Amino acid sequence: MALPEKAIDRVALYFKALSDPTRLRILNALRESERSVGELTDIAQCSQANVSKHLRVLSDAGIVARTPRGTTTVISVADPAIYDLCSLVCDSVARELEKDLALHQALTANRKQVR
Amino acid sequence: MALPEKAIDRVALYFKALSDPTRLRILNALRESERSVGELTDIAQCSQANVSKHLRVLSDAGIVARTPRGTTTVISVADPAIYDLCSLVCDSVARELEKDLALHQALTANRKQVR
DNA sequence: TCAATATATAACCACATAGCGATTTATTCA
DNA sequence: TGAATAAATCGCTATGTGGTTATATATTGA
Repeated sequence: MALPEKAIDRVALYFKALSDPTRLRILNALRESERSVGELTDIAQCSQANVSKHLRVLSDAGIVARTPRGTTTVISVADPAIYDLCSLVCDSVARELEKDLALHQALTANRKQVR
Repeated sequence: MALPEKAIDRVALYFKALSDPTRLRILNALRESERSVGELTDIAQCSQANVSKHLRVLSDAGIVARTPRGTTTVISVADPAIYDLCSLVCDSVARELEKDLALHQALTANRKQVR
């Protein structure tokens, strides 16, 4: 099936929302429970303005929901699929690192042999 | 478990590799079969130099493998997990679009009612 | 209503990256 | 060995994006 161009763009946008370490830290914190923007600002270790911008990216992608409650805004995960995604990627990255490690050990062993 | 910073960076890098429409087009083409850089250049509809750069991003992330064969280089998928990832994201995006559509219809219906 | 508080936005900077054409680097084959 | 071909890299530009501080916009509570 010829994926239409628009669909590909949407998928790219979704992945882009997940492609920043600060946003991943935010999502990792939300895994535990929903949190206010202020709490997330403490966790993300950057300015409140920056967190707000990241939250806009995540909510535009439909990954996160913003619920105003009084003077604060509660942020929650709107698309639980992200945790399946992250698990898959973690597995892939772990495999990758194992390969790197194996290669490194092979090279080290070889060096000793050559010496 | 407190995801270490380095792990988060690696995951972000992996998602970043998937966050570009041209790279997704390339991966979509590779779903069918492995292909040479030249074939991928035709499919991606951009310059050979650009495709080469995208392939570097994908192979650095461990998503794609490059196998020189004579004067050509054969590109193949090294991490099949990407197709699971893409399915999950496609589902999420589809749900998102359905919600938008529902909202649009609700608004239209409401307009008629109000009129 | 007004002060206080929490978010969001604006304006800006530094840097990353997708794109291009031109060039370099292999590799085959005559 | 050379010519031809395929892929990678270089140098460049335009745009996007993560970060900042300063400002604007609600919303509560006195």
